[in-house]
Amino acid sequence: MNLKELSDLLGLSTTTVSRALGGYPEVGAETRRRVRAAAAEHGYRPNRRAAALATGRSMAIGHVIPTNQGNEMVNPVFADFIAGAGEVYAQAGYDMTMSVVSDGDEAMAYRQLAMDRGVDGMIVHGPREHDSRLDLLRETGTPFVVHGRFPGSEPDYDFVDVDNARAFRRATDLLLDLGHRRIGLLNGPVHMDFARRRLDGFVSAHDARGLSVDRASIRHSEMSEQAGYDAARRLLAAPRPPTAFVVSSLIMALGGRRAVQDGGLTVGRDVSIVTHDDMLSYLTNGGDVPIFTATRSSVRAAGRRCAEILLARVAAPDDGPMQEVWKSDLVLGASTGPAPD
Amino acid sequence: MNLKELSDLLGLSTTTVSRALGGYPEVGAETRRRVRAAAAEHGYRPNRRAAALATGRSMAIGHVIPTNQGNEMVNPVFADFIAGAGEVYAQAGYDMTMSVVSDGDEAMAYRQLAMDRGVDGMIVHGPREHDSRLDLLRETGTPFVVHGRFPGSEPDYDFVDVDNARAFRRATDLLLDLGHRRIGLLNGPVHMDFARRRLDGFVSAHDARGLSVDRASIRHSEMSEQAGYDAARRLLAAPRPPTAFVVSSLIMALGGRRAVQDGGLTVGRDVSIVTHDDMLSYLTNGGDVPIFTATRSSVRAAGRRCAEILLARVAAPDDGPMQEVWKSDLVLGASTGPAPD
DNA sequence: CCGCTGGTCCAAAGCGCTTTGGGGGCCGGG
DNA sequence: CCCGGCCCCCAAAGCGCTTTGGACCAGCGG
Repeated sequence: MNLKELSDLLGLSTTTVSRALGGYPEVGAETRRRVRAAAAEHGYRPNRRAAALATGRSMAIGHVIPTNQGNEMVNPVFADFIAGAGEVYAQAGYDMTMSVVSDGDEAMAYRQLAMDRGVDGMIVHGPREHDSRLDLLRETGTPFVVHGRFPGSEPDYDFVDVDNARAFRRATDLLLDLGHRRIGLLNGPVHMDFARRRLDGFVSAHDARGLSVDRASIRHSEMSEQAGYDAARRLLAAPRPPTAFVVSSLIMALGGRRAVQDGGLTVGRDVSIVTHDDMLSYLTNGGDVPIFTATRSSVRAAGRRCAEILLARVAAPDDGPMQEVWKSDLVLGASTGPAPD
Repeated sequence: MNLKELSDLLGLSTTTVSRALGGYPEVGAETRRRVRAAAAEHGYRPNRRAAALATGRSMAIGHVIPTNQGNEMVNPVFADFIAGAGEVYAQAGYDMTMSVVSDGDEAMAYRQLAMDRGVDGMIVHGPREHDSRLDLLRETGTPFVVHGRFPGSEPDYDFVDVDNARAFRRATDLLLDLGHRRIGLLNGPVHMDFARRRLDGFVSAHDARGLSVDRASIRHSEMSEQAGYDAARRLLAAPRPPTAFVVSSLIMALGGRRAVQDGGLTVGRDVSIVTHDDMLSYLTNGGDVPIFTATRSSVRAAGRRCAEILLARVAAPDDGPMQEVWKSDLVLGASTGPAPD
């Protein structure tokens, strides 16, 4: 059933039917009623592709996820993010178009989605150093919003980010207050912007107290359980092992905890752990009492907010930049305690 | 730059240019070369939406993910699955269109994607009891492939599934062989087809030895860490607690392990655990020696295969059903040992 | 020399929708 | 009585691409 058929059926022009359905004022009340009824009865729904072609708006938002054998982007965090964003899209009648590409083809994927596939906007995930995507997107003129921030100069684009530096500074401060002096940092890949900012926070907390940080106790890796385990394990094997860890994700922290336990030590007594917690739905940080002391910020909420901003941007391309930096909570859990003597 | 402009530039008709780019034989070699060169130079890429309208094929595959406050579908397993499927789509020039909807609107989302958004096919996730989606999709005539199987009669549709019953029967057999007689089952939601089959495998292993299973030791829940913890905790608090667990996902198993440890017990000695492992990229089951003894099957590979089958189905709608039941491996890890006396 | 067959290329007709630019009634004011 | 306005509605022109149905021009066999 298409517009033409429905119109013929009603003895009306396609113009009128289209307008009646679209809610335009140029159509009589009674006519509109009839049209709506007929559409419902015959299950008519306008063909989106055709509408997209006619209007130039495709009612879809693009996400591209790079993937490369155990890559850190196709990850639980990402899943929760798109769950949040997807809710907003669905409510606004938008689709979500995802392109999964291997790392090298990423730029091409952005170009393709923005150009030929005709999404109306894009979300940029995981900004990092030397990231060509910013220029790329500006070049194509596609509206976009960044989850996170590109490193470097003052951003003039839309973004939603967590105050990573502050979060990790506070986390580190807590451990320092508890008397810990050898603290390991289990961070994400160093080229990722968020990891860099967290590192800065970690370092600045030390600096503020005139303490030096041992570069060897800083590990950058993929944010998997195994990587967390390996990194923690290695640090714990050092002659003067850390008495505490600051960790970049709950999953890594699980690995860290496993390493601690494997060493016959107890988390929260022998070794303290503070982790960042993205509040993933299927991997919560315990029940009433959090397992881990954690800096906390919902990535799903971030997904929602990014989507909202993007849709607003699509509607008003020339408004000033919409930028949000979220403060994360620092919640106390069972994984931290005073430094052992 | 659109087709018309490019054609004018070349002094050719749009027909010829379109065909040259499409690789059709009706165009001279030299002309084709010129066209290709010009297209590359000016960065011309055909507008997908227009092409979709013209051909009737939209070059997109639909996935719908239901979501409902801490739902089990927007989960890490799902992330890995679409990573696998996405690779295949990308290579074949397909897009992935995702619709995130709250549980109630699921049927509508399928209908919409299949009808107006014009995807060429759909993947069905998480088949369950009383699932209306099968009829729905048949009704719309959209090609689809199921990840898993619908409960009930002999399937006549395309699907890729793991032999869940066999996997859990073997897992249970292993524990029984080790002398365990009180085994807890930490399973997914009971209405999910895979959970039902796993339960069957668990029970049949007991039946085959003339052992009865204590229904109280069977827990069905969401497959989160916390749910795993809670369920295991409760079972361990019973007067005659289980000496072993069969668990439906690695994430749940992590919760289970936490519960065991919280009880002052040691995994692999006091309490054995066998879990299903979906081989998620960021949550691997340890390094050389698996942490958990596990039934193992890559969900990412399943995603790839589902996508391949779906694309084949789209190309040949009338071929016989393509159905695969994968045998999962049973790998020995450090989480199992003989039953304590 | 002619009709035929291939090889190239083109004009034009869609695909299904939105939207511009009117076109008839009908009413009220001059 | 006439004309301008207002309401409703319609015809038709795209949106950018694919694809059908030729057209034109060799080249070739008869």
